[in-house]
Amino acid sequence: MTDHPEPTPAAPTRVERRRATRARILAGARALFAERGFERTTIRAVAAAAGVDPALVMQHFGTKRQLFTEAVQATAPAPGGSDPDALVDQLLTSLDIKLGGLPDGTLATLRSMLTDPDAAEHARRALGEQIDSLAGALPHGDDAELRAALVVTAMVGITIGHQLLALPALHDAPAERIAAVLRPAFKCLTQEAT
Amino acid sequence: MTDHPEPTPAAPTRVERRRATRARILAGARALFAERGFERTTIRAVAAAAGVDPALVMQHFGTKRQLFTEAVQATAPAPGGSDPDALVDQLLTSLDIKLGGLPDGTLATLRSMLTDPDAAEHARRALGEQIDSLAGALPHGDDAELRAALVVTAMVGITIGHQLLALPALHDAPAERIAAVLRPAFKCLTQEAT
DNA sequence: CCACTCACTCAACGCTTGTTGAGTGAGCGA
DNA sequence: TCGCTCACTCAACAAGCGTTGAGTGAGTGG
Repeated sequence: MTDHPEPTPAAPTRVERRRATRARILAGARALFAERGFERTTIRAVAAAAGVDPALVMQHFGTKRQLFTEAVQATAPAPGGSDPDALVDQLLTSLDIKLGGLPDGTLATLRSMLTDPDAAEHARRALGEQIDSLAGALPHGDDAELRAALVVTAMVGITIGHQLLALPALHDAPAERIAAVLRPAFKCLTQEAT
Repeated sequence: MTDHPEPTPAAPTRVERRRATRARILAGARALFAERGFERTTIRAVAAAAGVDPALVMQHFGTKRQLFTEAVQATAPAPGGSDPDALVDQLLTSLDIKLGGLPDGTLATLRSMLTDPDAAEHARRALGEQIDSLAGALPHGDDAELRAALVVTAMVGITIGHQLLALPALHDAPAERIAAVLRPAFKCLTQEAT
């Protein structure tokens, strides 16, 4: 009875193993970058998290910067749609996501954007997209972009306070209650002034 | 004609010189911490900014951490008062300050709070005070503290977007316009729900 | 005027970091 | 089965960091 070459689990080819290792490194890097930021995360720690030699990380990504860049490249889709009211609810839902399990890549960008120039640029681009997309769906007016920017940055601040700083006043409140309190204020912001 | 001992400018005593040097170091440290954050700021850079040997910085402050701690210890006074409407205006005025020349100490805390545990603790404490103070002045209700926290963190996010990330949409807008757009939304947040 | 204080510098330490080049052994193709 | 590929490890490097202990010389106090 000879074993069939590919019936069940056993034989990961060499390329597959390489891909799996690379993915494991990337996942560990994302988690560590999200938790400690760019500077405090060492290549050695990433390698240890993946059960691998530090040199292998370099062989895969060339540079710590490149590793970071690839780790955070998974931008959330910008909110679309045309109805302002639905848009507010959409924003609050995405806030719900933000207050819960924000993906590690986004968390890493958020954490490093104030101290790392590259992360700052990445954040600028991502937030800019969100702002433009929201501004396009707002009632037209000169200050649509300003209003959109204020909504988005306000949400960034709330997320930071809740998720990264863990302010008691925010952390103890259930997400739906936060959304309920925020809804009228956001509606107010998304309507043009008289 | 013998010189009088203390008539005019000429004679800084040894203690005065020491104090002046210490102040110069502290000022340089504040500026660098505000610009680069805790990690990216080196003792050597602080010493160079003060025109001094790195060892002297250690002699004055003992530790990089201690230097940082003393550099950021100048908390802004929390807003007080009892009238909610006046309070909103007060907040917007302080936002005005925030959008303009935020003091280096505050900027340093803001920049490092996401990557440095000590800075995070400092920020938690300072923001907590602001939140409590604002909550006390809000119309009483179960969620006064939540509302206050949302207002304060939203302002933090706006400040970050404007000052540290320099988002074009925010940076190009005059401060008074931002305040005008924000006012109704903040009023909405500071009133209790029906 | 002299001896001492002390603000300040010099040179070096130990450590951690990102990064590199030489090796090694399991697995693939022929 | 042989020989080569290549995923991976080992050991080390150079640079930069915070930090330290021994000096040094201007300036103070008696």
